[in-house]
Formats: sequence, C-alpha cells, structure tokens
Amino acid sequence: MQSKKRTTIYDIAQKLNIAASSVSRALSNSSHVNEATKKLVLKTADELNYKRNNLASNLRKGQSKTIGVVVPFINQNFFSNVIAGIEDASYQKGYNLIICQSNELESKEIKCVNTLINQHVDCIVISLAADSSDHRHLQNIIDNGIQLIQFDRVADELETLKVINDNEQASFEAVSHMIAQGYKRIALLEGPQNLHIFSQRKTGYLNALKKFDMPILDELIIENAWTKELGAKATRKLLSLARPPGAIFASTSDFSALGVLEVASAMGIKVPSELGICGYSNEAFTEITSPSITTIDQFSVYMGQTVANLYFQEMANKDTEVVPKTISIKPKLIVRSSTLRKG
Amino acid sequence: MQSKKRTTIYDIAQKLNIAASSVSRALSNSSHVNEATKKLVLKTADELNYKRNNLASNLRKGQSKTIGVVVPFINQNFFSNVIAGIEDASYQKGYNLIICQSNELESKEIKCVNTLINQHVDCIVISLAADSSDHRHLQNIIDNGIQLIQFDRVADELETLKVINDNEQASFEAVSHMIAQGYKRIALLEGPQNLHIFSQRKTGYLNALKKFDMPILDELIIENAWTKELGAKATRKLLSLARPPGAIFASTSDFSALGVLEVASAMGIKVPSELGICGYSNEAFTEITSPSITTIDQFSVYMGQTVANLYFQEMANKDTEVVPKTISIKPKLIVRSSTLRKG
DNA sequence: TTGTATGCGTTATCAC
DNA sequence: GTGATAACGCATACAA
Repeated sequence: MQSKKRTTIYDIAQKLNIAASSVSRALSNSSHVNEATKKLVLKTADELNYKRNNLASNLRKGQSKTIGVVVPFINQNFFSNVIAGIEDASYQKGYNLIICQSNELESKEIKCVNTLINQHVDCIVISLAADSSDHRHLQNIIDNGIQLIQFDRVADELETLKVINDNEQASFEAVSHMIAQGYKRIALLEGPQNLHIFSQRKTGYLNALKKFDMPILDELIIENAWTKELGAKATRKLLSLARPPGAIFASTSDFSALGVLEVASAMGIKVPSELGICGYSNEAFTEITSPSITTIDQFSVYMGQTVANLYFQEMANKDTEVVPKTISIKPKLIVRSSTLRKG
Repeated sequence: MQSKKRTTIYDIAQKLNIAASSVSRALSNSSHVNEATKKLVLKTADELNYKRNNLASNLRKGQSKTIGVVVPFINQNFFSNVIAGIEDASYQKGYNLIICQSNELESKEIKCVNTLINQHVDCIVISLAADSSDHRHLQNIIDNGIQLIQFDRVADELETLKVINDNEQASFEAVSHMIAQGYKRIALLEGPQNLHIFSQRKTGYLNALKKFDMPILDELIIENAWTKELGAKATRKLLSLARPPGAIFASTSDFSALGVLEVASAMGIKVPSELGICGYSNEAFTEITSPSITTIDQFSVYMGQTVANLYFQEMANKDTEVVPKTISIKPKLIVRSSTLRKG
C-alpha cells in the first residue's frame, strides 16, 4: 500500500509555471512574495491537498520542532499529568512530542535517549528511572547540542535546566502539621534514597522532628515502602512494635499510604484518632477513602507546562548562552480527615 | 547554543579514507560489506560519537518508523494505559510515538491529524473526540497513504482497522448480573449517544432488560451523566422519584458511579442492600471505596498493545492489500460489593 | 519580487 | 566488496 506519492512544492510550481523556491516562500509566508502569487500558491496547494514534508523541512533547517520526553511510566498519574501539561504548552508553540517510557530501567532509559538523539529532537525532557545511577547518557544529550531539561527526579550534579518540587519543604510541612495535631512517634516510609526526591523528603521529615524537639527513632523509619503492598507490610511491622507509632508518613506515594490505611482498618485501629496517615501525590482516590487521606499536591500538569515554557523562554533569547537554572515548585499540603483529630 | 555540528557518515568516511556509501552500508549492517571494514567503521563511529540523523534517513527511505497517536486526554486513566501499551509494543519494533491530545475538541483533533501527516508518520492511531462528527480529516489520513487505526471511540462508517471493546456485551452482562442479584427498576446513566461506545452500552442495557422481561422505563434513563458531578445530579433526581430505582448502572464511567455512591451515602441509603451500583472502566479507586464498586475492566494496556501489533502484522504482509478489520476485545465484569446482596 | 543553484545527511543504484 | 552519484523534499544565499 502506501499509495500514490504526495504532492510536493515542485508539483505546485509546475502547475503554476513558477519556481519551486517561490512556492516555498509563499507557503512559509515569507516577506518578499507578491500577494497575488502567494494567494495563488495557497489556493492550488489546497486544491492539490499539499502537506509539507516536515522530514525534509526539518532536515534542511537543522531543527525538528520536536521535544522528546522520557518518563518511567506513561500511565502513572503524576507522569501522565506532566506529559499533558507539556503537550498543552508545546502545542501552542507548534511543537510536537515524542514520548518514551523507561520502565524504571536505566538500560531502557539509555536506549530511549539514543533514539531521541537520532530523531534530532530539539529538547529532551527527562525524569530519571529509579535505578538510574550513571548519567553519561545525559551528558551525551548535551554533547549532541540538544537542550536537556530534567524534572522531578533529577541528577543534581548535572548542571542543566531543572524543574522540581520542593520536596523537603513539603515534607517538612506535612510532618509539622502532624506534630501540631498532637501525634507522637511519627514513622516514615521512605523510598530509594538514590533518588533525591526521596532523600529530600526524608530530610524534611528529620528537620521537622528536630525543630519540634522530637526524637529520631530508627525503628520508625522503614526503607523501600513504595507500593501499596510494601506500605501494608511496613505497617504490620510498625504496628507490632512494643511502642507503635502514632502516625505514619508515607512519603513515597499515596499508594503506600493506602496500604497503611487498609492494614489499620483491618486491625481495627481507628484513623485518625489512634493513627494518623499522610501520603504523597494527591492521587484522585485519596479524596474518597474513608477516612480521606491527607496528602501533598504536586501541581503536576502545571509542572509540565512550566517545563515546556522554560524551554521556549530559553530559546527566545538564544543569543545569550543557556545558564543552568532550577525552577522549584512549592507543593501544597492537602489536609484531610486522616490526620485531623483536633478542631 | 546548539553547539558544534554532529559527525556524519562523511566524517567517518574521511577519517578512514573510504567512501561514505561504504560507511552507510557498514552502519546499516548491509550484507555485502567486508567484515573488517564493518568493524572498523563501527569502531570509529563510536569513537566520534556518531548518531544517525533519522530525519535524513527517513526522508530518503520515505518512511518515518513513527506512529502518531491522538487521544482526547493523555492524562485520563484509560488513554494513558492504552498509550503505555502502544509504546510497549512499538518500542520492541523500533518505532517511535508522537502523542497529541484533542481535548475532546474536533477542531484541535483536525489540527493534530494535520500535524501528524506533516510529520510523515507511518500510522495514525486515534480515538475520537466527543464532539467529532465530520470525519473528513480521517479520510484525509487515508488519502495521504497513512495507515489509520481507530480504537475505542471509532467512526463506524469508515472502513479502517479498528480495535474496540465489546461494549454491548459487557453492558449486557453487567445488567444481567444486577438482575440476577434481584435488583428491579435498574436505571441507566448514559453518555453522548453520538459516540458509539455509549450507544452500544445502552443497547446492552436494553437487551438485558428485554431478555429478562423487565420493563423499559424512560424515567430511569438519564442522558449525559458523564462526570462525577453529573452522576451525582442524576442520582438526586432518580432517588426523588415516586418509585426510585433499585440499582443504577453508570455506563459512562466509574467517576459517574462514584457520584452515585456519594449521593447515596449522604442520603443514608445503604449500598448494596437498598441500592445497587455498577460503573465502567475499572478505575483504581473502585476497589477502595466503601463499599467497593462493581465495574467493567477494559484491558486498556492490552488494547494498546493490540493496536500496535495489528499495525505491525498488517505491515508484515504488505504485499496483500490491507482489508478493513475489527478486533473486538471482550471486557470483563468485575463484581464487587456494590452489587452483591446475595451469597 | 522571482529564479537558479546548492546543500541538509542519508540510502539506493549503478558501475567497477 | 567498494566507490561515485543521484535523489528524497525543502529552504536559503545569491543572482537577476
């Protein structure tokens, strides 16, 4: 199949008995074209159902008006929201999006990056896979003259454009809120510490405890409690301690927090009176559990828009060299029933 | 910025004192190349950090190894899952994905399609916007020799490759199940009937009632109850009837079903004993509401994989002309507490 | 304002 | 097996 070949500017030129370059100029709305010929070209282009071949155009111009996006999973709420935000802002500027998912695997992440370099994208937006440790492929992006923007899960040591959440501050506020609600012995479910987003959340937790003179207890800090299942497992362990926690901060995700809630419910432990729970991400379901779950909103769609607009701003003043810049978005603590036991 | 220009096959050719065509052959692993030179080329390509320019390659080859995807919203669960499925299958075949969202607007959908045609994608995968009525832009895809695959929300009259859910059957089973549970006066919350997915679900509902000799009551069929808010509104109306329904089938979405549940809970109506509720889509939250919500799983990730593989199969035997084909995936009824009042 | 000529980087088609 | 050359479709520098 792939039927008849498409009409090109040459076809239009031939039909109108003018040069192909004139057609090109007319189609690209160039300044130095006769109004009459321009109209004529546009008219016949429409008649012949002409579609510009962007492959050729981009090759000639040396840019693709395309942004490549690499995320761990397309179908995770946070990431699909960020992508939607990027698409929204990019579309307005006439840019396209090529999307890849790394499946949290560094090996696939590297392949994705290479594909995008091959595709000659103008910019690569990436949020690192959980097991991403070596960042040569990111350096490779820069070496190929492609703008690199990291978001959320970033490699700190690489000086690039970054858009992140202020995880530490958000975490600090969440724990402070729980302390203000009178919770003692607040446990932390933490994520892989090689991802800075998780180490920052831990720092916020520790800082809040310090500020309010609460002891830091190792037995209340559980590693790698990322999923609902692991959150549940961690909770069973915590609640079987001689002195169980009064609250649990599932800093990894709302799914983890859900695991906490389910175990607590199953054990007949009342939330929030006997146990406080706070999650992270403001997943849709946190609003509808019983009780509803306190969590942190990351403004993910806005984050995507910010990423795209950051790129366009940098492009706008391309005369000046791009200097590394970090935009930090302040997440919002959403207080719900699961941590509200006072007024 | 866009710093130094990249290395091309000419750079490699020059360094090795051979012809560019030989380099090209070596890189594309062509059959008729000396093993020694091939190795040499690969080695220096690596040294010079060579990356193929796919823009040029694709232009020359007349194909882009790219699939364009148009969906109403990237960040809706169903669609992000389908996209993830498409990406998964495409990646394995070395294909890239360009993603656009129509925002449920036909006008934007048309622009997206045109962009994808310009980008010379090999295939366009689309799920129609709710207000999409005229399908000339779809015909345009075909006219440009691009393979068109519709999924979920399809234009029936257009003879293309299609991947759909058997909505009618799923709906029939859901209503039959509710009848078997002893529910009488089962109400239907329906979506825009210009989208076939919704009219099919209505047909399934009607067929089930007929089969079990239940009367069809217009007052129990509510139009346009797509969102949680509209589902809630519809529920308030239904429950204030002289003879309120015994169950509500929110055929539009789980969000609608959630609206039903919330209103019922607020009014002190017990689910499932006094009111049965069934949603559609198997959103994550349906599992964790109280009570959990009976719903229908659409196998959305699998659906995406099916779409992509359908394309690759058709490409595999490109000698034979593509004949319109529809793959219908059977959704699965997930029975949960909200409709279980018998054993 | 318009036409001519050239090149973007690759691959395919010839010769040799 | 290898090299020279043309062509993919478009945009631009330059000449007219």
